[in-house]
Amino acid sequence: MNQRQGHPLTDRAPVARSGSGYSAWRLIAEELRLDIDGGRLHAGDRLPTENVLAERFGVNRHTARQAIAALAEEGLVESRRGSGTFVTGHAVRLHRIGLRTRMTSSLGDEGASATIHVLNSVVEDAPSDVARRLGLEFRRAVRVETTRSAGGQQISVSTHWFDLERLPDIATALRRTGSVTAALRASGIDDYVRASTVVGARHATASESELLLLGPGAIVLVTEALDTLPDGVPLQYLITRFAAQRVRLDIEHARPD
Amino acid sequence: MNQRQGHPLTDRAPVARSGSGYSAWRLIAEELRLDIDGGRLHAGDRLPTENVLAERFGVNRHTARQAIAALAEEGLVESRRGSGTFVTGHAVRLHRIGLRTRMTSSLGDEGASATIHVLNSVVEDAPSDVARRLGLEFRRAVRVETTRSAGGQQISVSTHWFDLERLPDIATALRRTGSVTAALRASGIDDYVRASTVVGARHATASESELLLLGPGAIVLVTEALDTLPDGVPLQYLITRFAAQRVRLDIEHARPD
DNA sequence: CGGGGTTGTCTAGATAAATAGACAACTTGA
DNA sequence: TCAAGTTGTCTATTTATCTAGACAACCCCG
Repeated sequence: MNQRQGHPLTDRAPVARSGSGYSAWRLIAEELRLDIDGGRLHAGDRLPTENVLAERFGVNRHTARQAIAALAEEGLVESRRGSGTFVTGHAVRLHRIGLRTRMTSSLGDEGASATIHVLNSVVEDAPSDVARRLGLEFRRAVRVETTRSAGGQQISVSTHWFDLERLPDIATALRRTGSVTAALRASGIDDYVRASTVVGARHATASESELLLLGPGAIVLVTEALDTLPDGVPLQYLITRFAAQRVRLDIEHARPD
Repeated sequence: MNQRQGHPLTDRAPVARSGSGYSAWRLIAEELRLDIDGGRLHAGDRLPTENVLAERFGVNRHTARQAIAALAEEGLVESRRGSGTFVTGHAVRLHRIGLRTRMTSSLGDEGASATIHVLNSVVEDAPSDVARRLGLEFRRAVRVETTRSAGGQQISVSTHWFDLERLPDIATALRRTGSVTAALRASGIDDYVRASTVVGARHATASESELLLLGPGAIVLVTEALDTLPDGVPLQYLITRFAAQRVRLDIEHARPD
């Protein structure tokens, strides 16, 4: 995801230290994760030895070990006594975002296995900004919380809002079908398009970390999106939090033809 | 950027603790930043008192104070003895990404003031993946590092690659014009389009934190993009790191007409 | 079959972060 | 003016993190 000047694994500046609010081993772990996610270290590659890492980052070997232990707990690397620490693999999924973004079919080759699970649904007065975007007259909306997993990994957590008058039974349809597209079709809507998407990033909250099986302080990619009918009538407002360490958003631009 | 169940500022779960690699005050600071960035706390609003925050997060008052001090150092809040701590303001910019993404004109209303500064430029053998995307035959490429600021704030850091044969003088043109669009026009290219954009997020490296004036451990939004001629011939490969706390990416979808 | 190099584990000590309590300085509203 | 409530500052103590060194267990190659 990033280039680095100079040789991939050398010339590393010592970690920022003391007073940052981040422990040394955490910062080292994140740096190593960069090398793995960024493709400078591939599955099967051996990491630098603990002594080399300790010297490079200017810390004790035990501190470097703790960084490796954190990555090992995530399943990103595997240590073998006597021989070294190796990258086990990294599954970064591409989530496609475009005019016809679909939750269950956008995860690349393995997309077929993506499934949606409904956590809960409530009828409520939508927050004012949501009501405005959905064009709600009386603010009554159905809010549904869902999670999505693929290939045994938690991918994202979403909050959906639908117009209660237009789609009173959307929650049960979502539960039954496990798909937004199918649930909308069951409500008589055969096609819809993505009107707008805004992307941000921040640290995960405690509950998001729990749902997505992330370590504390992990990063989430946050998208806020509006789906509409082809004629522009708002259907669904949607906030999705993706586990940034597992997902990249692949933005589809219309072709110039 | 996120909704929270229940009342905006109550029902907060205690911070994840001890062993996470994140100090308590850092996690609290990030939670408070969420309330500000997310619009639950507006400029001029008073934060809960230090005692309330300490109790809510299950920490000592001194720890809560340290979180506030971190936000104050960023200029996000301001403490006044005897009266409280107040939100000074938060400027989140929208960076538009679409078919005709332009670096100097995409920052919303205030976009006109965005300026690009060239840090350095070198001629090098492009990394293999970059060479492949640019369709380089002999891998020789011009790499340019730039920063972009707007309204007195650092917005992003970018790494550009151009085909050396096609655009030998792009670096000097960039320096002179301060704009990719203008530099390309000076090279006889009047129009270009965005072919692909991939978005991720991760912690900032030490050098990125320095260039973007971020605290250690801040988050960057990372986009990898390819610009081409309207007929699809690759022009520029581009990796941009945005300060996530100041920028949201606004994705433009083609209209269904 | 060595022997150098690697990870795993233990002990001990030094440094940093968080807790605990107290009180001063200041603001606000009754 | 006064009292309650707020932030600022200080000291002391406890807890967590990092450092330091040593050695065992194990792998791999010559």
